[in-house]
Amino acid sequence: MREAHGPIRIRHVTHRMGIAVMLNRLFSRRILDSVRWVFHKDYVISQVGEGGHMGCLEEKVKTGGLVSGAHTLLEEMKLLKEMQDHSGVRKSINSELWHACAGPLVTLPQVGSLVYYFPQGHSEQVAVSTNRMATSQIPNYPNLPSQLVCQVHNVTLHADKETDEIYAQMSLQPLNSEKDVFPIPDFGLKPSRHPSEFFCKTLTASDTSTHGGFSVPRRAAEKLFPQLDYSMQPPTQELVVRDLHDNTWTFRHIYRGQPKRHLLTTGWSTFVGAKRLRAGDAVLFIRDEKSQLLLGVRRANRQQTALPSSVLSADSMHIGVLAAAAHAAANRSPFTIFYNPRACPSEFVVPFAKYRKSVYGTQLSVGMRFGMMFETEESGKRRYMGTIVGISDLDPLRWPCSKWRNLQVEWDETGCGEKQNRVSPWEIETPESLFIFPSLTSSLKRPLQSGFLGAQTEWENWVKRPFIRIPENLNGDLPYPSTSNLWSEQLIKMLIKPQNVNHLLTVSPVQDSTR
Amino acid sequence: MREAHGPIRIRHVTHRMGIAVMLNRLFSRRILDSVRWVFHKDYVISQVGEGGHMGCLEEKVKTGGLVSGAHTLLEEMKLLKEMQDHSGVRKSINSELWHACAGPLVTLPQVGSLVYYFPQGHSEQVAVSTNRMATSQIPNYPNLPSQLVCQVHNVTLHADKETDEIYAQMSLQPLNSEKDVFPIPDFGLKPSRHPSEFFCKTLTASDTSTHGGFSVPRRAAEKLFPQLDYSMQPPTQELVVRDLHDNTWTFRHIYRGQPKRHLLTTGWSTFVGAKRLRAGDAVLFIRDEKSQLLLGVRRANRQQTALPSSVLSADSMHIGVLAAAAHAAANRSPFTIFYNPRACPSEFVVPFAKYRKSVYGTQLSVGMRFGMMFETEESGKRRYMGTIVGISDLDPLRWPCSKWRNLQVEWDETGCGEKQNRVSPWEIETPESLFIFPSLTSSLKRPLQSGFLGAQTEWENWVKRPFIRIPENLNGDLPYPSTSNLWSEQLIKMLIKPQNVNHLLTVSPVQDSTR
DNA sequence: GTGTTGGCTACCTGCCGACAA
DNA sequence: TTGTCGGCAGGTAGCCAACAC
Repeated sequence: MREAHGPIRIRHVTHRMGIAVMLNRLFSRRILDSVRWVFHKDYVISQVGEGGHMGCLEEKVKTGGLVSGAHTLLEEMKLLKEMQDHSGVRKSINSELWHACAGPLVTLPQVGSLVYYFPQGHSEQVAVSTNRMATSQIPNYPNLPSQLVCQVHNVTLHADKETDEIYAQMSLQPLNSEKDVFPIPDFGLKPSRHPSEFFCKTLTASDTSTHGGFSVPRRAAEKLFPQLDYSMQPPTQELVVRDLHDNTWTFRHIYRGQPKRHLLTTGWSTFVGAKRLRAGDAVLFIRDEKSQLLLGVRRANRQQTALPSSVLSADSMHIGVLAAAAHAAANRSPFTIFYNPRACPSEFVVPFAKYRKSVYGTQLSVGMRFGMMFETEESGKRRYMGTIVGISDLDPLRWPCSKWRNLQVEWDETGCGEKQNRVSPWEIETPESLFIFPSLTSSLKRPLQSGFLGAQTEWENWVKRPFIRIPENLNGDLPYPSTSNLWSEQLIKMLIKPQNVNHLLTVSPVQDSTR
Repeated sequence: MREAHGPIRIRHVTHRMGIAVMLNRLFSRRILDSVRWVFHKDYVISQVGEGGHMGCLEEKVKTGGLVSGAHTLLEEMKLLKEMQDHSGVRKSINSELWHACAGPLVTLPQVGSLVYYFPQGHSEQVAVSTNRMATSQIPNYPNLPSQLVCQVHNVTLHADKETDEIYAQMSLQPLNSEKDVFPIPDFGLKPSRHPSEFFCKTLTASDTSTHGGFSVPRRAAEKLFPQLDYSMQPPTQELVVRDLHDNTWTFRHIYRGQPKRHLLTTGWSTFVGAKRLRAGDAVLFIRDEKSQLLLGVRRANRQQTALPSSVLSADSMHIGVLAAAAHAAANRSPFTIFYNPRACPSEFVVPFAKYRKSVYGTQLSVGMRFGMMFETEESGKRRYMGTIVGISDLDPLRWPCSKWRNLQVEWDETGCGEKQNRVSPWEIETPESLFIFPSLTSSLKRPLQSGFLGAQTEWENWVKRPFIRIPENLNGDLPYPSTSNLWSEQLIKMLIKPQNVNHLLTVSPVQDSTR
């Protein structure tokens, strides 16, 4: 694996392959030793024909070349990023709009931060998308652990051109020890932020029929749309709105009828037709920092019938996911994944601190009460309560001792049949976690600027912090009214069964048993 | 790998997983020794919940169980097939319609026959579909040869629900030697047959506009549609036609205008809208054995812009393809692939005899003239002529000594810029192959009924056959007029450059150097 | 023989307030 | 506050033959 050290000169890079290849080499070799790799600056971007020259770069890298102009790795990476941006292949998607579509519970990891990656969860996403579970045709990867500590090298936001379905692409770099952590500059991707100026409406039959327009909820119109000139008869304006792909849509916004109401008329049906919206689908509007209106689409679950790709069999997809991770883990080279928040049953890239806290910071046991957040109909959050009824491996043969969905649970409310009866430790809130780590979400949003060591210190601070804080503002960013005002005493009462109070009070600083 | 032998009792099989799992186990273990596996007949089909019991079958198989009722493997496989058919998950697609959509040059291998599988070609299909070549992030699979002899275990025809794009799913079983060949009963899938009652028309602007209907070419209407009652004023009838998904469409067929012509009016625009057809796309009609009308769609190339899947990164897809094949090859277990004839640059599952003949039966050299079939605009065949200008590895690093596209060629006609400048030996016709193997297509259609040994014998017969036949009827099944009447002398003159005549006449029986 | 166009309905799209939940 | 409906224009879908090429 180790190759001759020395400066590298890269001349021929395909426009498309270039960045991935170079990053790949950068990271896979950087880790092995701390040599500073030097690249030649004046990349020659050229398109090679026919795919027949796949080995060229490889060859050049192996043979090495001259150096003129020394740059640090960081500078080189910035250059690469510029290449990427100027290539114009894809415009970046508005982050707030993406998050609005993703829903209030979805946060993406920061570039440079550490995460746990769960192949099992990734495989589940494939299973949902292809409608086929992993079968026994899929080989075991004995060297692939059930979780992989990775550093996040890249996160890009995407939306399907056809359906507007949102997803994220991430490049993950498996790590073996803290020495592997590399300070990655923030290339400008902002932390996950959920927009505050936001509304979401599930479309009615009238909204989607050809008979009329769109009935705008009064609050939404008053909060988001530019103020109408009510001296007009009737008050009217033209709204120009952009979607995820930066297409513009113009709607006539009018305030009329008896009683008066806000409507979108001209232009609306074109939009509905183009996006193929049906009653039950939802549209959402947000206002960005420049006060421009953006809109997104969330399709009803029924439409996510997950057309099986005609490209790859479901088996090959499962294998692809596992083999890619296994190869990356063995070589400590980065690999690329897609994360589909709305299709995926639960996130399989978990922030480092969130995982550690849940696994080492809490004593979970059968009978314990917990709470867990779910998204409501209209894109709000709601907490459901339940009890842990078992702790066991989800798949003891393939993934023994995995924490992935190792908690069997029962929900308090009936009619939670559609909810998972297995959850992962980091998904739930327990009395302990609430006391010790009052404000999980806001902590996690802080970027891990100084890398692994910093994180470790921070983590230990949290764990060993001797005092107990009462949680505040766990409602998150959404301005929506929710049940979260019953936080503090009332919630904690719900969480604590009498027999557990004792246990709660005797909670002791937890030892980190991994090292 | 080897596990305890003995009868197996299977009780819990998910409706979906069951067949794949069982076939997997059947084949992966059958090869290792010739024990006859016995299954219990009264399968209990039950749906397991949540995917949490993936290991159940595995466990049961390992521990073994009681036996009541002994069946041969063949009988069990028939039973499995019945289960599959009665499951009603998907109706089988009409084979002739599928082949009509696939085009005249596409043939699928017979179930039970032997083929060469080329991972390189499969990877190319992925590259085309995802618009991304394989990058260096993709590991090498040193144990995966560039071609794999496989037995075909299953072939099913499919069509994308959204686009009607056709593709085939095949299950391939890698073989090590002829002893591995297993007589597989023909479960009723007919050999590839291209329909004779067929027409195909590229849609004009008028055909797809909202202004009118569809103008039916006279010959097509007279050959395919039920005869009109020309005593009516005007002659009219209602056509009921089925598409690939077995949806029915009704069109009003009328013969009117001045001059008189055949038109489809009422119902046509609904069809165009539903399939989202545009000028340049093609529709095709066939009449099946019951004289029922069927219709299919072929989209213009421009529309095959291959939307990148939001499920899996292109890298993971490439890895998935290679890892699946590598794993199957190592374990001699079956694996599943999708073959997209119209997206794919060339077929990567090549009939055994076709490959052997081209590689061992012909002396290819630089400067040699050859012919190669291409599909014409209107779904006919046409031969293009060219010259071999080089023989070299397409990808010497990853796939050294592969025959895949190892011929560099130049085409006689200018304006063949879009044609590949590399082809594989089995794709071309050379003077030798024409003399020795006059009627390639019809030979290949004969199923390899007696397996490997039979094939081998047949193959040797062909190779050693001492006489020369003049090729006849290479036009194929299509009733279309084509250039193929210039077969025999004229073609052979085209193929032979003067300096090659000598070579041609001295062609000697070729030794099979592989064993 | 067939692609496009102008002419001519008939229907459907889409804006409006009424009405009711 | 907002979902659906009847009423009513006006635009377009869609059938026809005329007219190229």
